[in-house]
Amino acid sequence: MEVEKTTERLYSAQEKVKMTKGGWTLDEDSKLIHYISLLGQGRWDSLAHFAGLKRTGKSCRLRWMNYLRPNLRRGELTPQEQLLILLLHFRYGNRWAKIAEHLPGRTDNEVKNYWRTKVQKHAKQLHCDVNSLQFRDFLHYQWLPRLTEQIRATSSSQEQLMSSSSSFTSHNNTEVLILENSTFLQTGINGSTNITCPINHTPNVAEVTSLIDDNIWNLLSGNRTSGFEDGFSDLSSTDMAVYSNSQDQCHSWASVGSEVLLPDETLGLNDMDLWLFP
DNA sequence: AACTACCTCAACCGCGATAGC
DNA sequence: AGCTATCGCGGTTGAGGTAGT
Repeated sequence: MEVEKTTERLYSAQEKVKMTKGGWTLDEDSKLIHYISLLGQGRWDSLAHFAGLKRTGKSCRLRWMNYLRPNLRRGELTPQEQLLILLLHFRYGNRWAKIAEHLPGRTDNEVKNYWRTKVQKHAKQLHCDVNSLQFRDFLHYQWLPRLTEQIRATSSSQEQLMSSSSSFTSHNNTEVLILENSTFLQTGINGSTNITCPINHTPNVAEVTSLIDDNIWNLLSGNRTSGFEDGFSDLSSTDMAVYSNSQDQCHSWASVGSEVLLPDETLGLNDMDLWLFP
C-alpha cells in the first residue's frame, strides 16, 4: 500500500512489478553506500531511484540501518548485553527499538530476534508464558545468575590485564554493577556526546566486576529497594566515571556511601540501571 | 549420503506517527 | 484542517545453515 503509494511518482507500474525482493547483492550494497555518502540518509525512495536500485525506499532504509551503517556490532550478544535485554524488557516490554538504544551497535532487529529465538524458546520449553511468574523465577534463579557469573569471569580476567596497565583506579573496595556499560559510554557526562570507545571493547568500568543480588529480583518484581531512591542527589557528575575520548580510559570514579544511585540526567539511564554495591 | 527437523537472522509487511504542504 | 509522503516500529516470514537420524 504505502510502497505502491510512495513509489508511484518515481516508478511506472511495470517498474514496480520488477522491484527486487530478498537478499541484497554486493553490487546493490555498494550502490546504496555510495549514494548515501553522496546524498545522506533519508528520502529513501528518491535515494533508491537515483542509485538505480530496483528496491523500495523502505528496503533500502532497512538494509542500511540493520546491516550497512557504520559501527554496527555483529556476532553473538555478550552476556552483558543479554542481561541488559532481559532487564530492559521488564521495563519496556516489546519496545525493541527502545531496548536497542541501550545497546550501541545493536539493532532492534537483533534484540527482537534474541528475545524470540532464545528467551521465548526457553519459556516454551518450560511450558509457560514468557511473562509468567514461573518464568520470572527461572530468570531470577537460573538465567540471570548464569549470565552474571559469565560476566564476572570475563571481568576478572580483564581486570588482571587492566591492573598491569594501571589505567584504572578502584575505589574503596566497592564493586560496581553496570548493566549497560555501552550506554554509559555513549551517553557520557557533562554533555559530551563524542565519546567513541571502540564498539567491540568492553568498557573499563564494566570490567570491574558484576554482582547480582536480590536487588535484581526487586527490579524484576517491579519493586524498588527503598534506599535506592535516596542519596543520589549527593552525587555530582564529577563523581561519575569520566571517560576520555582519546584514551579510552576511565579516569576516575567515586563511590558515595554504601549504596548509591547514579543520576539519570548524567548518565542517560534510569536508576535501575546502575548500582554500587558495598 | 540423504533426508528431515530445527534454528537463526535478514528481510518483508502492515500500521501508526510525524512532517510538510 | 486535511491530505499526502515518509519514517520508524513491531510482528512475521522464509531462505539458508546446521544438527540429528
